[in-house]
Amino acid sequence: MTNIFVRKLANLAAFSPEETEGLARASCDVRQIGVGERILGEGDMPRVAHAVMEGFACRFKSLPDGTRQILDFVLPGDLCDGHMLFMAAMDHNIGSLSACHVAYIAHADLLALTGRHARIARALWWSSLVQESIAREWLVNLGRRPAGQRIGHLLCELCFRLAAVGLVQGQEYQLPIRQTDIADATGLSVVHTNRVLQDLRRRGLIALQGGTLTVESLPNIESFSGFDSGYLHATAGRGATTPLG
Amino acid sequence: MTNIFVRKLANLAAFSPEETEGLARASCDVRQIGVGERILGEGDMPRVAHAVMEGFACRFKSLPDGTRQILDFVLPGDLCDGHMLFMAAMDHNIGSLSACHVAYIAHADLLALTGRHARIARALWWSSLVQESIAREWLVNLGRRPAGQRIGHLLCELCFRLAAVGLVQGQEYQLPIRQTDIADATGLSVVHTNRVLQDLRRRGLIALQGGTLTVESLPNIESFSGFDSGYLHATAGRGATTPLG
DNA sequence: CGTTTGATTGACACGAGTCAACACCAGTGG
DNA sequence: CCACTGGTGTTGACTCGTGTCAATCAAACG
Repeated sequence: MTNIFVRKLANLAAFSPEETEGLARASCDVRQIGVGERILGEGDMPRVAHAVMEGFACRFKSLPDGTRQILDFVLPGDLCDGHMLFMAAMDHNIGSLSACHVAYIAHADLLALTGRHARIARALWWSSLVQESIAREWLVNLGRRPAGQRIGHLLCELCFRLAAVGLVQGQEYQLPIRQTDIADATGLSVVHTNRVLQDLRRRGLIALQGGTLTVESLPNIESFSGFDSGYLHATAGRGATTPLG
Repeated sequence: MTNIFVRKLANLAAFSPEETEGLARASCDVRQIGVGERILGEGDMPRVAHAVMEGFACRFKSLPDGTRQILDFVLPGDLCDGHMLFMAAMDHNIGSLSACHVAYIAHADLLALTGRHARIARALWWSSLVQESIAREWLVNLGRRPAGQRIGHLLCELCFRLAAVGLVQGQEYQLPIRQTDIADATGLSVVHTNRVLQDLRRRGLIALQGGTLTVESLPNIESFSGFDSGYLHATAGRGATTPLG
């Protein structure tokens, strides 16, 4: 029984028992984080790597006028600072959107593992490629899709990413974030986000109540939103491409 | 006298003569590309690396409805596919916006250089970090800035990036792209882009004629656009932080 | 010269933002 | 046990930024 960080990486490479064991041992220092806390701030040069094990976090930048743009969601199993292994300062922030469990992984351990096990290095490499690919898809989302498709697309992405780590049960997943957060991720206002969500419900595409999001029909919301899961590069080898059913 | 690809990387690390020489030799196979041609397409697994030596190219994705979102400009000195050294397929396209000179660099040469010279590996690593940072800033741009600041911000970014490779003379630089391209990069319509550009001219922030962009006052347009060059990580060591004057 | 590509205008429609009020719920403390 | 609170979701009315459509203009070009 390994943790979710290991399970996520295991999607990207066929680890040996020793590799699995090494990753699990490196990520066993887990700490609790409250809602809305800062995990990493601009300018930080973290001395350990941070992996979210439970709850939702996000990358974000704040603007002088107080608005915030969320750049990516950091989901269970994701690293907050995969690239920071080598001397570099954060140019954005990481904050928790819900209560979180965060694993603190010593850089030395991670470097030792990547040095010794090419498969681990490759899995980390791959996951950073995926992260960049997600950023590019978000650019398309913000630049060229209207509000409804924008939010729909985001919800599809979360469905696939959460399914990859076993966090989708049947048709639903936990979405422990506020409408403000969806607004800040999609570049919309809260009010409009609220109306668009209602519209998506009225269309029978989703249900959203008490932090649980239900996907009524994945194909429907995918085609409505122009979502194509290819950019998530889920199959770094084998693996299913559809999260539901 | 080394080429612009080498000069750009030299901003990021203090190369020895041998390293400079190696990079220059690896990037000497330069080919001509016409306007609007595709350099790399989705799904490609390039067998060589591509560096733009002259002219403007861009990363982009096309949507089913025919619209296009530009994800990044590939300027002289930039690699099109820095990450593709290791087995991976392109998930977006690279196209030329103007006539270009593109260097074809054998993967083997580049790998040999990075293996032998840590400084080269670090410079390439750093430039890929910067590229990611640019993508994040673009997310802020598309998500949270109104049209005027959005375009202004883009023009500031181009000014700094071009200045870093010596392509800004005095107050001006060559901008060999169409308004359509600016529109596709900023998520606006061409018509509105045109009106916003006129507004920026009327405000005395820029002049734009015949492919030459003149920055009337860098501090003015920076503060107007909310631009802060920090995200470009220009100083991977030493180096000025302001491009003009 | 026609043709073409890109820049520019005007009129109009509509998506999305803003402001302000209200509803709902969980927690808290008197 | 109940008023009070703060956070979040929901509404309505109104404004405004941006998109769309269509026409015109200017420069480049064979």
